[in-house]
This record gives sequence, structure tokens and C-alpha cells, in this order.
Amino acid sequence: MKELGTEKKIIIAARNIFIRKGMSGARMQEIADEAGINKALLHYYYRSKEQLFSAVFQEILIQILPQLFSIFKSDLPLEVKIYQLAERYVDFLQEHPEMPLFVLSELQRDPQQLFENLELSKVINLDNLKDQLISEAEKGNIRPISIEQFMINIVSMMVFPFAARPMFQRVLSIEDEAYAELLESRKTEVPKFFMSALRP
Amino acid sequence: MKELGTEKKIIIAARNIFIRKGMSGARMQEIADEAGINKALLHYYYRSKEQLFSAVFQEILIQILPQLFSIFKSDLPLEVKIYQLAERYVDFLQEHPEMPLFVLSELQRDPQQLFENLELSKVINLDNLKDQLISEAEKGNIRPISIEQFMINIVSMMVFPFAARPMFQRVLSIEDEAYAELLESRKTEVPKFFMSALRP
DNA sequence: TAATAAATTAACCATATAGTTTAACTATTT
DNA sequence: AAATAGTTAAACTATATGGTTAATTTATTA
Repeated sequence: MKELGTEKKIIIAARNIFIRKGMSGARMQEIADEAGINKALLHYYYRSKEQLFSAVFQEILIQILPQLFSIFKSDLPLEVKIYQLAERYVDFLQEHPEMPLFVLSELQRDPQQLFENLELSKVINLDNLKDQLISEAEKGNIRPISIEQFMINIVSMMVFPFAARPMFQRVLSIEDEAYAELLESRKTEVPKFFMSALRP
Repeated sequence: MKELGTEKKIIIAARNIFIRKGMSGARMQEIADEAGINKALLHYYYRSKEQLFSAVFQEILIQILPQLFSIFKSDLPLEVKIYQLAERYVDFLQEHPEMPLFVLSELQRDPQQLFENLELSKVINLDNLKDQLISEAEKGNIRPISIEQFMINIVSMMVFPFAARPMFQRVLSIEDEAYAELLESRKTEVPKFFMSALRP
């Protein structure tokens, strides 16, 4: 591993291992090895596995959530927003395909995690989108839809195909490459589908 | 626990613990306790944790997958199919909310799992639905859509809100009860949304 | 009912694992 | 140069954990 600071090396190694094996499946020795350091040194920086995991998980949330929700804040027209969102989601998730399942699993194990050290309201503001949905509906441009159903639908369609990839590939008999193309095509297919659903 | 056969008690206990903690998070002692038996007896019935897990996981897949995919096989009109599906998914997942995340996580850990002992092609047959999508599109009743995109969209919208419940509740500031109602309302909201998206 | 087999238990074993300690060594700072 | 912080190897501790053994109890069968 190149010469980063030790602390950074630890965080990167820990993130890799935790994401691959989950909190309970990861071993401190494994993390030390991945970081190219001694196990004692690992504990020198982070007293316990719990503490290390927490640091890693918080960092991930702080990096991920803004990425995934910042688009909703912008002032772009609804349709543009949806297209941009699809593109960003697919690009991001192609690079971090294990992320959704990891985050959701650990969040299920300990739902408090999300709360700590994270001012959600500052990162995620849906007021703009909410107004947009209302005003577009009033103008007759789209059918009325609640912000909750809107968010759940779009995020589900973007994220779930990554989390459930092994299942979908098996059930639909799709090879790796074809599935990657399919995901890529969703950059435009999902927005088209979505806009069509919203037509009044 | 009531008097079931020991083997059944073990399977039930193991399923509970595995679903709650995952393969690596579960402890054999914990499973024995939950079953109300001795740990040695657990190994008497299932030589290893690996073996017990495999038995449980296979049983779950064999129970779940047909439930989730049988609807697609039927001869009902497309719209009816979609409404029925939404109702069944919500009902099933309200009763087994931890199921999706558990199955997907373990499938990611070991993607081979799905293959063993399971004749997918017999359980899941999408030919009927495929024909339906083509003929309805030819008749001009719906926009053309591939079976793959169709399946991914509908399953994502039905399943993901359960897997990502903790995240959605936090991000959208929804209390437990309200979220349950929201899920219930999706029995009709998702089909409406979906049919609207399919309009030519 | 005595013999045999199956079910069940308590105690045990071996290993893995998180975490600690000590002593030495190296680079950095004062 | 002395002191401080970072780093290593190695041995060690305490405990958790999967798995085993041998003995006991409870059916089953002859």
C-alpha cells in the first residue's frame, strides 16, 4: 500500500473488510493485514472493534447520503432532476456495488447508528422537491403524488437492482456483462418510465 | 415452546436467529437456547453450523421464491396480475420484514447458495408474462418494455421499502405506524403508478 | 421384560479472537 | 542529544465459540 498516513490506511482497510464481511464477519487481524500494519498498532489507534467500525460507518454515511440526496435539493426542473439522479446513482453504485447491502444490513443490526453524529436535516432537504411536486401537480403537468411515495419509488428503482443483483441475475438468467449493460440502460429507462408514470 | 418434534424446533429456532443475526452473527448456543435444547443435541441433528445454515436457507428459498414469483405464471390480465402481486408482496413482507435483507446479504456472501438444490426454472416461469408484455404492446395497450426491466421495476418497488425501512423512516421523518400505513397504501399506489407508466 | 437403539445431557476440548503488555526500534520534535 | 510519538514483533490473557465425548435417560423392539 502506498504511503498514506497510518490512520488513513487503517480507515481504508477497515472499510474494505467491513464492507466485504460485515461487522460481525470481519476480523481485526484481517484489517491489520490489509492495512499492512501490526494488530497492536490497530488498537493503538482504535481501542476497540466497535469503535473502529463506528468511525468507518459514520464516515461512509457522511460520504454517501449527501451524494444520494443532494440532487433533490437543486432548483432544476423535475424532469431534469430525475434524469440527473438516475445517471449519478448508476455511476456511483457501479463503483460501489456492495455499499447498499452493507449499509442497510448494519442499519438493521443497529438502527441507532444513523442518528449519531449526523445532522440529517442539513444534508437532506426535500422541501424544494416537495414544492415542485405540488406546484407541477397544480399546473396539471403531473399527477399528484406524495413526496414519500415519490422518493421511495425512485430510490427503490435505482438502488435495489444493485442490492439484489445475484438474485435478479439468476432468476432472469442474465450474465454479468449483460446485467451491467442493463443497469447502464436504466440511466435513461427509469427516468422515461418514471416520467410516464407521472403524466396526468 | 410447544411440543413439536425436535428437528422442527431446531429449524424454527435456527431460522429466527439466522434471520435476526445473519450466518456469521448467529451463535450455535443461542440457537440451542431458542430451541430449548442442549447444544450437543443441535450437533446431533446437524453436524455443523454450515450444514444447519444451509438447510435453513434452502428451506427459506424454497418457501419464498415460489410465493414471490408464482403470480407471474398465472393467466390473469396484466393489470390484475400487478394488483394481486402488490397485495401479496405487502402482506407477505409485513409478516416477514427481515427476510429480504437476510436473503440478499447471504446471497451476496455466497452466490452459489441459490443454485444448489433448487430447480429455479420449475419454480419461476416468466414465459407467460413475457408473451403478455409483447402482445399487449402490439395491441397498443401498453408501451413496449422488456421483461427484465419490468420485473426489476416492480420487484424493486415492492421489496426495497421493506429492506430500507430504517433509512427511509429517518430520511423522510416517518414514525413506525405511519410507515406501516404507507406500505399498506402501496398495495394500490404502486399498481396505479405502474399502470400509468405503462400507458402507451 | 430384557436388550437394543435413539435421544438428550453435562462436561470437556481445541481453536479463534479481541484486546493487552513489554521490550525494542525508528522517526520526529524540542 | 534528549525526549516524544509512532511502530513492530512476540508473547500473553480472557473469553467466546464450534465441535466432541462419554455417560444417562428415554423410547423401541425382540
